Amino acid sequence: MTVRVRFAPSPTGSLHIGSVRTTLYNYFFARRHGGTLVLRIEDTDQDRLVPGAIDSIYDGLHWLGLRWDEGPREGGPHAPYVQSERLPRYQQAARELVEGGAAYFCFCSKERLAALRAQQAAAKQITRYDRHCRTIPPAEAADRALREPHVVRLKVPDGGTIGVDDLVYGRVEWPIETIEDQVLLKSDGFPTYHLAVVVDDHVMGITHVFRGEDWLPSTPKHLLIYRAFGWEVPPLAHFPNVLGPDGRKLAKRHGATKVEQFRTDGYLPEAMVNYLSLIGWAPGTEEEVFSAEELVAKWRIEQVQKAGGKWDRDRLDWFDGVWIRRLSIDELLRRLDPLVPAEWDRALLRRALPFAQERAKTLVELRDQLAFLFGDVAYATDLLVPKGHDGAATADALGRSARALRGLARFAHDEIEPALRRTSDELGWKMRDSSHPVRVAVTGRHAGPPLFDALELLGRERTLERIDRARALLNGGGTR
RNA sequence: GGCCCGGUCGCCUAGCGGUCUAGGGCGCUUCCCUUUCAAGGAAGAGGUCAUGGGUUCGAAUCCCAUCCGGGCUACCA
Repeated sequence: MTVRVRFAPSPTGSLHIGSVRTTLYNYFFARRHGGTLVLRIEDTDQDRLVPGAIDSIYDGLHWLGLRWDEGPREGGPHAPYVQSERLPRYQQAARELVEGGAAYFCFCSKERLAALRAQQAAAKQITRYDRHCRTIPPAEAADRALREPHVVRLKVPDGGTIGVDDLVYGRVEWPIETIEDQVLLKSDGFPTYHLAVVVDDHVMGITHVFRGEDWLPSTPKHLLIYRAFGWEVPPLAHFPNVLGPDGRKLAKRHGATKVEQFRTDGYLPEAMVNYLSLIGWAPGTEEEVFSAEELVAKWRIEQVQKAGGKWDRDRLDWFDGVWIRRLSIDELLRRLDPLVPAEWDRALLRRALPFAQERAKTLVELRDQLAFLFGDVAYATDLLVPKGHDGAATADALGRSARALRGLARFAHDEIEPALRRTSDELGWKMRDSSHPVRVAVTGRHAGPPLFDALELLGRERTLERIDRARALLNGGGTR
């Protein structure tokens, strides 16, 4: 049997980190088994639609390097892949269930339902539908359904238990009495999630249903629906949630949770894929830096964790640094390009890149470290003064450095270094102290790329200008 | 409230009855390297494996209970 798996986001906002992790696992599984990957858009809740969400899903997934075989824009043998365009199928399915006696029309108003719930809650009872409409004779119900607003509910059997052998969680069972007569078709003619997934997974020939842990509690509803149709239940697996620092499901209030955000923050898709894969899965060996290709080869569902995993930004940062260092300079330049102002000279940027590559955790950091080459720098005057020295001495040191630099035959690393070392000796300062003010004057920061290379890249003229300006600052703002 | 799931260093995790005086990575500390910061190298702190009972010659690993945390409980997904 050929593997067919799907990922099924709802277009209710831009792509969330948690659904990316689930998507990744589906992707690894499909690729490893030479199977087919389906993208299905689950937009059965018309109230929660967010315009542009499908674009965002496509952008995010493409950016991460994921490819799939069937979907809304790719087409495929089971098109359409957007649930709102498949309404007749769900309606037909619901009708079959009603005709077969496995489901029934319900005419209860939302008000009655709300009142019922309130009453049950007040009496500390389980809040669930009281099956009020279940006793309406089918012929009468069918007749009323022609002109009254209604939903279709599943006839849930009375006793016993129902269970699955989840590929991650193992055997899980539920008492059937805890499950209410689930709404399958809403009064607006749209299916609920429960009906739509079951119908689509079956009709689209999905062989393995992999989804987030949140769905585990609704699984018995789905099992009952499969049973009502007389369909076989595919193997199911639920993946543990990605958690925020407080242990609750990762959400907006925890900070950035959208892939899009990480893209603009300068993270590499390689790092996102690598890091995300490791929340809830571990290879059992001690390596942990993996490309998507390696993950396809290594990922095993048996190794998926049951416990939720916390999102750890520091760890992501570390992975991002690792991946930044792995890129060639040309590739790095290519990745950086969209984050860098058009005016920045790409040739100079390329020359500078090797000096920043080892020092950045994100592309944005990389860009910021090199910004001094492309525009003016700003810093607090105090920053110029090294520990243990004062402003006047610093101004003097800067002056001597400038003089040494001015006299160089060639303004290049191999000449700059000895010149500045000589100045340092002359001053009787430690090299770290004498180079500090030059570094700040030129780059605006106390930390960054190696100084001699930084100066060479900036060029003599601008270097001297900036040193002069720093001296002026130290001497009280005037220019001497 | 009900149903379900989970619980190994701050975080991600290895571990599947003896090889565990519990291993690795992130983060943290210290040192080396060094023009800064990183990167790299070395060392270190940090876990009574939630707790309490069993089972067993032997338990992080099996069973039970408790506690704590989470998810779900909609004509949301």
